[in-house]
Amino acid sequence: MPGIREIAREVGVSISTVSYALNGTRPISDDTRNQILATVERLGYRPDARGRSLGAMRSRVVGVVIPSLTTYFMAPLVSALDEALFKRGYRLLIAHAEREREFHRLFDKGQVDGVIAIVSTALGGEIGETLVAHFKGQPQPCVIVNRSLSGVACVRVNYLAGAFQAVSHLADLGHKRIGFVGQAATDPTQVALLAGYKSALQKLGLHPDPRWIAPDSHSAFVQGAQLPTAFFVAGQFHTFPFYREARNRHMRIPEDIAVVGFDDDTNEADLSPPLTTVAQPHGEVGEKAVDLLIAGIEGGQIQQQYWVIDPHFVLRESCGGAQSSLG
Amino acid sequence: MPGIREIAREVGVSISTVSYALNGTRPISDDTRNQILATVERLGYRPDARGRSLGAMRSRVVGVVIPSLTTYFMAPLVSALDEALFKRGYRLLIAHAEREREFHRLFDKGQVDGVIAIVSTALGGEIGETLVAHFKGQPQPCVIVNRSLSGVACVRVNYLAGAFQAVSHLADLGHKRIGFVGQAATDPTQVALLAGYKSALQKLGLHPDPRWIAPDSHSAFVQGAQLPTAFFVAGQFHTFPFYREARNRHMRIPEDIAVVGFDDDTNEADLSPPLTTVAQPHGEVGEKAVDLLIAGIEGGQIQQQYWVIDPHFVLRESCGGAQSSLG
DNA sequence: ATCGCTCATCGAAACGTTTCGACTGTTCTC
DNA sequence: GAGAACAGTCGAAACGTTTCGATGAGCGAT
Repeated sequence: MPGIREIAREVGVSISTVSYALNGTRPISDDTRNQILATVERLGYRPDARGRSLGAMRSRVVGVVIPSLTTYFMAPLVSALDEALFKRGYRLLIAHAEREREFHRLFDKGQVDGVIAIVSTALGGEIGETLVAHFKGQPQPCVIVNRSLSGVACVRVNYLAGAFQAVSHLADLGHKRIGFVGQAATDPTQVALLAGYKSALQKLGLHPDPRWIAPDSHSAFVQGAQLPTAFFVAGQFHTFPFYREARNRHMRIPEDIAVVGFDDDTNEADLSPPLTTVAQPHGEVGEKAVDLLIAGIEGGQIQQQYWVIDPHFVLRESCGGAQSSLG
Repeated sequence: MPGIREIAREVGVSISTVSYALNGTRPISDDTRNQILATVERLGYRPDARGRSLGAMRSRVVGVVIPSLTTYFMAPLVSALDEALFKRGYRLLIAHAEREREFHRLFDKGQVDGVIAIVSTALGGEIGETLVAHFKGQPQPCVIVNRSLSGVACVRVNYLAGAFQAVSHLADLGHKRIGFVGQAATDPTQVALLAGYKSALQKLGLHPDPRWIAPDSHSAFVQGAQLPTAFFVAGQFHTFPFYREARNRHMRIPEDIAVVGFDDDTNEADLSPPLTTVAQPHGEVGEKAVDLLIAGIEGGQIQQQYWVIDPHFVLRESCGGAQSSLG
């Protein structure tokens, strides 16, 4: 395994020149650079991560704390973070938030340059508090996703605005009876979505019948009230069952009933008809979190900002109105 | 942030003594060690991962390649690996197998001491081949889980034996008509389970009616044949629907129909009655994979072993017979 | 010709640890 | 009581990079 020394010797320059050429840290003549690059290629040199970390006093690794690997929206969000980090030359290290010792490991000096913590709604409050305590005591920059904590930079999704937009869209299409499907009792995200739903209806002067708010697709249709003509299906796993339920009851989408979904992580575009939906802005969240963190890492300043990202409203065919106005 | 030098100066010993005391690498007098430990505690010293990696020429980090974060059995398996690695003083770094560049990053010199790749049945063959190519060309020890590849150490689960045991258990209880529920068409795991099912029936001299083999719970009950009296529900997400389907048809478990499930990752013990099941041996797989890998790392030898772990047969109440023989 | 400037490069000192070889005493063995 | 074995410690040299300050060459302006 060749080191930077072998490259330098082979080309006939000093090791610092090789380092500068490889990192672009100082100007190097085209000729020398090309020779170095060619030799690197020829000998298959790869810089050693250990030496590099120690020399530069940074590892270019960012730790991402997630509550568990299977929480439903982790995969796309972590991928977005990964993408954003990669673009900036950083690697990503995942740690479970489940066990406290993972924190300590992650925060071990020199292990990572910074930490992004994704707080899922599945997390209990105490873990949140543990997080805060750890975050505040550590020297590394930290960014927290999906939960606001005083003193820590934070990025979260404006679920309320997403629900508001969904309901407003349905109202714009002329719907007066708009239902909500989602488990608002347990899940903070659903709580926010329900708040947005209510707030939109209130602003529109529509008084919602409480029976229009259903915890699942089945009870959405058997509620003992006049059925809504449109639904905001906020539960992220409820759109497929909702379609099935509607089909079983011979109600056509969008002719008989309009639907806006939520999340868009679970192949909702493949539904028939394709689902108009409030999509998670994973890309923006990832970009913003990484921006904040890297500003903290490279600027040395732990910033204390608070960003709220609006979801995307993705217009497809499950509400009908848009198509007729387009076609 | 104090370094090892500060500790040494404070206690009045050399830095090598501090290092030996902290790592137990050489004998140190109790008195000196206690003083060092106390000072470490008092100053809040934490060894720097960068310096440590470079000094020892190993990072004590093991890379784990997984196909995606959401594949259903990744979480418990990765946790098992994490547990096994932690017991041996290693950290765990997760990399998506989705993008090729993740491999390169993971294999960058000095990044990790070794790699464990979990090949899910969800992975296509070509990624498997990419894996092989990468694994063989790299200096780090590698272990692959759930797929056999020549030239690479491998640990996998004996699904066939698990299905065999499940079916044999049902036959032991007197069942002659035993059905299979699972999507054997697409998933290699299901293929192995179906093979075990067939092999067990053959050995028992029971000729299975092809209509007893159903892709889902619904069709298991509407097959135009004499219904089985027992089912091996091999699809890991099919046990809950199967219970519901049975309830809808007023068939009692285990009185009218005996059930053995598969996987045990999805709260199957909470079913009523609790499900007798063929459980994934995540703990053993993790331990064995880590054993092999660390032997490779610390012995310097890349071994080429092949281990097959039998699943656990967990006897609960969904087959009835066991209880009566026990009680 | 000399001064100051920039560009390209070099040598050496970090960075924080581990670890090797050597050096003390002390204790055991015959 | 001489020699060997051993526990406990030290000093210094790694490990592979980055980066700082210095150096020298080329060059236009004076």
